[in-house]
Amino acid sequence: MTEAETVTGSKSERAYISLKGQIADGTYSPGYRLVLSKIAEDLGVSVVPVREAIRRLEAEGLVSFQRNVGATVAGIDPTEYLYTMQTLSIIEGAATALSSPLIGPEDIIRARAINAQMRECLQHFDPVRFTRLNQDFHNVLYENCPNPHILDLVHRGWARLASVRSSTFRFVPGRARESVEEHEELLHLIESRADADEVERAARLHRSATLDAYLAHTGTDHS
Amino acid sequence: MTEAETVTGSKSERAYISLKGQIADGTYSPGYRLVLSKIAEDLGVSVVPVREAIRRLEAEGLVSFQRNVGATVAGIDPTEYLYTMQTLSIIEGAATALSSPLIGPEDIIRARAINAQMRECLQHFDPVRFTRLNQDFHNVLYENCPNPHILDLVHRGWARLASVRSSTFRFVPGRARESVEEHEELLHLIESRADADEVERAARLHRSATLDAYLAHTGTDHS
DNA sequence: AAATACTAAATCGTATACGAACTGTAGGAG
DNA sequence: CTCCTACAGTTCGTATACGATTTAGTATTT
Repeated sequence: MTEAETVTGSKSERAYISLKGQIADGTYSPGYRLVLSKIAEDLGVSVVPVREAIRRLEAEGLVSFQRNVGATVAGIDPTEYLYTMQTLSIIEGAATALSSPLIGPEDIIRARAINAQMRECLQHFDPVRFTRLNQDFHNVLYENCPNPHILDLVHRGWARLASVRSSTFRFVPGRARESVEEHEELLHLIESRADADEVERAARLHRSATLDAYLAHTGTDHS
Repeated sequence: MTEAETVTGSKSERAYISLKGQIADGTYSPGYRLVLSKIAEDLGVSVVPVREAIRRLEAEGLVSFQRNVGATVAGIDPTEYLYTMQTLSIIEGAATALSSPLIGPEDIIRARAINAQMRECLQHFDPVRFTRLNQDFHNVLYENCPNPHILDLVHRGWARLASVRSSTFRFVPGRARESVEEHEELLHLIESRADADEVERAARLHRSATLDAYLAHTGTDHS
């Protein structure tokens, strides 16, 4: 140890974090063959910790694994994508509904500020920032969620989509405008202490509509 | 190799299955300290595959892990239990709703048969079989679920509760009777091709009511 | 030319060994 | 009596080595 690198966590932990990040940022895109020995070498560790990391990622659905063959970054075909988004809309709807009674005025203010920035992105046409802000907006609504499992499922769902988001998930201009309006409506509902069921329905529909718009835009057939 | 044991899967796979089973059937109850070397010896393998198995179980939330300390079967305190059941009611509601359009007459017949058996269990007071049948009943409703992620989440949720179910999850006599009636109502809804939202609401309420009854019965305060 | 059998390279799977970190206990100082 | 320190035992963490399996390429046969 030449330097006292205060790196927290074990090597398998770091391998896990690193791989997850590289999958998320597109370094390893879907279908990429994850060769244990190669990754181990890249990370400067041996293969055992890498195997563990991959097992965890497998359990999370981020990589698929085949005995004696190897691991590949889990691809997302259109059907997979549809199912994941559908699941996410359900989970996010629930997360928003559960959080809504706990959302305070200051949270609303933060959310409105984010939404305002999203409006600006529409004018300056900045899809990348728009997508980021959209994520932030919903995070504000979730962060008060009292049920940690729900929150965990939301994050896992997005982690699963992380790799595909950067490459194929583009916002649909027309839909983006609608989306911002729906955000306002959602905030109104929450502010007025609407029924949890109503909030849930609105939040879920908001996500579903985005998905539908995306599908229509890309021409995928949505049965 | 004295005998040609045609065991499918790798040793880590078997360790995973085995551990999961032993957690589910109560051999390892919550809080149990999972010592790698001991488990490895019990299973007749070395520690490396056991570590992998435990990593996977950790990612599924069945065991909790602490660096350089060890793994223990994830305990379920009342709060944890509440959150898990709440999550399950949401997921199961969605699963039922998504499946409902695809449930055919023969499925309905099977479900009715199971429900009839549940009625018998009420008369002969057989809580264990009742609980099993209840699971079967809902499985019939799910098995047509077109979204594999939702189905996966249902199974994971139950796996998480598996250990606690056998020891503390007892049916509440009064509630059990109600539950059977609600099953009939649920089948009616599905048969009459009710709106998916309506089915979802009914299925979710069914689960929530069971949880509430359980909480009231055990005296836990449910805010 | 197509199909099959064989060989070699690549890669995974796991046992073993050793080092690192944590835990609990015994002994001594205050 | 309490607190701190030293030490030993336990258990985890990972590197390495070697066997097992798959894959791909080549040669041979029909």
